[in-house]
Amino acid sequence: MTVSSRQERRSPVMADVARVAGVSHQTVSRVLNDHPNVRTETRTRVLAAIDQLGYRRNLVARALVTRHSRTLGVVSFDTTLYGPASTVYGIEQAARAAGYFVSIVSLRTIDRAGVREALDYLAEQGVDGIVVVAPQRSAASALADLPPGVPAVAVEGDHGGDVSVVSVDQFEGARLATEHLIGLGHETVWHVRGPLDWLEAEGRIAGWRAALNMAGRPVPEPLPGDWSPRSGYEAGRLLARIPEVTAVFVANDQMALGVLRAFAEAGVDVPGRISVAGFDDVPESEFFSPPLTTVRQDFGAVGRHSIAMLLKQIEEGQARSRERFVVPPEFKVRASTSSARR
Amino acid sequence: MTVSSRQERRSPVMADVARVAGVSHQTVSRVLNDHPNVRTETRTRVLAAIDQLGYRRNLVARALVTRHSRTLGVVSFDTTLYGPASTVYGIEQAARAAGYFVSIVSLRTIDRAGVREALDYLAEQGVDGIVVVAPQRSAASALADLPPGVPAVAVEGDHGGDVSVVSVDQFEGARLATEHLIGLGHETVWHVRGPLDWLEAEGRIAGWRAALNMAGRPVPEPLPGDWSPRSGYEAGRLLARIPEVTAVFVANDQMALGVLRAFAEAGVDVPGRISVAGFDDVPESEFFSPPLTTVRQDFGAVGRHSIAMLLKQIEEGQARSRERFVVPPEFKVRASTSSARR
DNA sequence: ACACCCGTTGTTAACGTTCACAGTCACTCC
DNA sequence: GGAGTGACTGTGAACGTTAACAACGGGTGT
Repeated sequence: MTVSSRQERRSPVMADVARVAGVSHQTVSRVLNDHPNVRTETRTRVLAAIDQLGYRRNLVARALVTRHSRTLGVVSFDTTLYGPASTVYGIEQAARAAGYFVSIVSLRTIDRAGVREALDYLAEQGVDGIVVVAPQRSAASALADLPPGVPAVAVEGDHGGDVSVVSVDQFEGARLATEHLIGLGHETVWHVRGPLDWLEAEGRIAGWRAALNMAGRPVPEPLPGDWSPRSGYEAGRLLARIPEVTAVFVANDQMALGVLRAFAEAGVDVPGRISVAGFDDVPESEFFSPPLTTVRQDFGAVGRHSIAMLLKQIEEGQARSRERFVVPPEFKVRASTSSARR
Repeated sequence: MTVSSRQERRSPVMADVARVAGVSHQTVSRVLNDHPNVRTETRTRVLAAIDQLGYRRNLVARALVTRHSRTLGVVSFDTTLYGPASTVYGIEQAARAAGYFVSIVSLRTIDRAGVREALDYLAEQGVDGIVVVAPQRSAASALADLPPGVPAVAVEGDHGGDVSVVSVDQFEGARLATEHLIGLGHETVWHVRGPLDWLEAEGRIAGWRAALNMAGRPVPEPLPGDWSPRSGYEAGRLLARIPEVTAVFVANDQMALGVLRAFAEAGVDVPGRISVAGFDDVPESEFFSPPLTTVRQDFGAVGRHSIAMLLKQIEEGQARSRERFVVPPEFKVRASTSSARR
């Protein structure tokens, strides 16, 4: 009895297919890669052998020789939030449509060391390109750590670095919401902002402020928030106590929900006494009480454009470009805003 | 002038490091893999060379020879929903903590062909294991397509197949919610269900029904829903018109929001006239109007346990196991439920 | 009839790492 | 003083694929 009884049957490789089909492994390779110059009869024979053996090509070996893994790396933060989750989803869909895998690293904190480690990780894995969903300002320095030579695109984070950026026009969205409220006759518009480290929060503040300035209205001090419904709730409790408040632009829908809750508890009628507008248009906001006027961000478009940009860099072989693509926001009027009382 | 002016400097490989450090490539490998038998002086020399050249190891080449990619595949559906997004996040965190990459495929539809393609995709890529987030019944047949020999774990989908499963106890959660409402003195509890194809929807229906039967209460016909706030809204409009309704258990928080909205519009007081309980405990539900009594699912735990199970399979070399792990739900009482009016 | 080209196929050499094995050297032990 | 031991290091051969080139044969143009 032979000692080497190999019950553990190794999965078939190209050479096995070649043997069965009576051709060389190179011909098998050609069939697999749709090479033009293969006789139809040969091709069918090879395909039959592949089917018979249950052969699956080994993309690792292929990546080693071609130096392309057909995998893209994505670095993101807290993919539980609606915005990042939707963005990553859009990225994954677009990447797969283009025949790429997506390797995801979700960071819970956003320190530079963490980002650096994630990027190293992806670089070692040999990704063909990297998308960094970098909404925070502190991610800017981290972008400097991007491995040189690897194509990269930043999403939602225009830190003026030397990478291409795709983002939704935060400024414009905030301006639209604020002008809408001013247009309804409100003397001024208060603001519950996002965390200051976030570029999106910053852009929304800027757009809100610009709209007020343009209309020559006083600019109240923004109330702090951290995107969470709770922080919105706390801001709402404060706002409910200020008699002259008639309109509030909240930096995202989750906080707007908290504001609405605080107003409901305080007996403040929305939009009767105070109008409220949000940002994001999460699927729920249409069913808030009252349904929320808000700014819609097309995350799918962001994902598609970032992948398109990245693939362009990859295919053209240029390591890094400095393009900008801004996705316009869409304004949705619902029942939470109305004319100022007179 | 030489024609081959190689301005495109190839990234350094082990042999380059070896040359600079004056050792063999194998010694470099040993340093990189923390092999014990390397002289400290040699080690520092190698590390210095690595640093000097900016060398990064090529995990693709390593995977080819070791036959381990240290990558896990995840197949999921609609990662925009809170549940799947949180589960995938939990999986990613746990995997990375264990030193594994995660390659994600998000399907938008759930047909067998799509799942099969995704699994093939991952198998070719050479993942060490696969997690399938398979909440729908139609995913059951797809699980049969799992490439043989590849360790796999199913999440949220106990279809009695031959794979291990990790899930939250849906039955128990629904039972808790229903019993809570019965305990408050409600004659019976109505139910807005999820889509019938989802095992979670099924489990929640079963738990709700069991609690009613146990208490000897009549079992009303469940109202249909598809997880969306809109479907909850429509169910809510119906329920508001039925006078004997005093308590509703809604299969998820998003639909519960729609129900609350419909009740608000119809002037139905919650919980004064009707008590409402949900399922999921999304971050927003604490700030609904009123704050929602609901069942919390620990998605992080689900992710951790699924990865732990998968890694056990991988390390023990057994291709497939048939374990079950059930994460207990947690019941959260808030303001949307109260005693029945008498 | 000859050179030439093109479609088709095979042969050999990478790609960059780890594994198996074989050395070398300094000690120790009897 | 010779064999044995253990720490350290080097050499060659994989892993499974694609790229580069060579070779073959039948047609075409002159």
